[in-house]
Amino acid sequence: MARAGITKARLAAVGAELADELGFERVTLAEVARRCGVQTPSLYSHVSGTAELREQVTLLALEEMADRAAEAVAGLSGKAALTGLANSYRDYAWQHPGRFTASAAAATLTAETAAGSAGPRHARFTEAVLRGYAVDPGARVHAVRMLGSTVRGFITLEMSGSFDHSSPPADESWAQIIHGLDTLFRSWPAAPGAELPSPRAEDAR
Amino acid sequence: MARAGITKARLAAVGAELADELGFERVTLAEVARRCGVQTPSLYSHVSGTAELREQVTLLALEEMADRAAEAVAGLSGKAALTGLANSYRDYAWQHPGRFTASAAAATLTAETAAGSAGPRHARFTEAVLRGYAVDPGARVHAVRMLGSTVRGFITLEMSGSFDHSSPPADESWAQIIHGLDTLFRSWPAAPGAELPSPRAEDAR
DNA sequence: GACTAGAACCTATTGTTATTAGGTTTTAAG
DNA sequence: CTTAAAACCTAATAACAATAGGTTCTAGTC
Repeated sequence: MARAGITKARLAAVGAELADELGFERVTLAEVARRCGVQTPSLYSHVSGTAELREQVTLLALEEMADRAAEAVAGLSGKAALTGLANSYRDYAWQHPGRFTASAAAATLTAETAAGSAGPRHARFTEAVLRGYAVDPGARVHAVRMLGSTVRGFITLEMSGSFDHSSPPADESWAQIIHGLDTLFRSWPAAPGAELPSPRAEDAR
Repeated sequence: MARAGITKARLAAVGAELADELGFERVTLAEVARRCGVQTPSLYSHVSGTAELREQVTLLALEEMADRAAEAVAGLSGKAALTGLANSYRDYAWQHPGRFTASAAAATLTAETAAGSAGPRHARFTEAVLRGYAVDPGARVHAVRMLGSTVRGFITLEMSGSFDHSSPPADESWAQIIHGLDTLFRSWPAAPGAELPSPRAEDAR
């Protein structure tokens, strides 16, 4: 019988499809093996277990998102770049919900793994967009973090259906929020700095 | 032998502890049963399965978070209220990471279940904070959504360690971001409306 | 104080996935 | 053609989820 031609990359691809179809949590060695026409234990020659399989899907998603982000901001600046970048993530999430979920699990990736290439790329694009605004370089990190937080937070909430039961469609809020970020970034930092953050409760890390 | 005195509420409590200790995904019927000194199948008298067990943990977390949010904004308005509300969520996440994760799964809850009480409560508090700003009532939803997105997004990224490998501590960004939101809400809506959202790619939902 | 209905809990069993161990076959290099 | 590594397999163990079908406790009733 001919070999299936399994590769770590191929497993990631199959896992990614699986994630979009059934949800990231159902990306399972058994199901991937089934789709590859191979027995489950055979996969252990290519990945160390379920954890690594999912990790590969996460990396795949991060790369794809970075590719799209790159296209989305190419040649643009200011609000156009901001909108392009944000939309590229949102579009990706709707087209590949499972992969988007996977990308959110980037958390658990070891520093080196994540730093492979996708991690830095995302950071670079976001920074590039912010560089278009006259944000003080020292304060840019904060703006970068806010952009990332808001975009990821919105998409997550939207996809989880949180906006489905209140009246104005999410699209409207999305436009307003991007406009809000644009406005904010035009005169960042809003707070010159001195002001201390309200510290978290004592027992927290 | 004395009965264990299992209750749906007790299962939720044990599940919540488990979530904080081992992570939400490890909230399992088997482990909960073990901690209650009971056989796994016995739990089926109280919950319909793993899904409902986790759902109960989610509801517990939502209620707890709403309680804290209520305390946090009591008697405050403007930036103080905004800060208090945002911090209450962040503090909770650090003190109960598993429950916070669970609360993010509120997505999958059916409308009625979620609407039980916690859902509307959160919405009310956020709206109350925004009411302190002179936001046009019609545009308030957008501000509410932005606040929710940014706060949840930031906390998620922070807890997943995304900010651990770039220089300024997350606390600083948190303060700046809250200040930014405060600034933004003072003159919301930034965009009077007409402007259309850049539509998502066609094949998306 | 025994009687009974229902709740609370149990054992047994099946199916699914993960993982390890230890072959066998294909492929490709020399 | 030989051979060594890679690719794949079968067998077996362990854990969790879930269903089926008891048994025992407990509360309310006569």
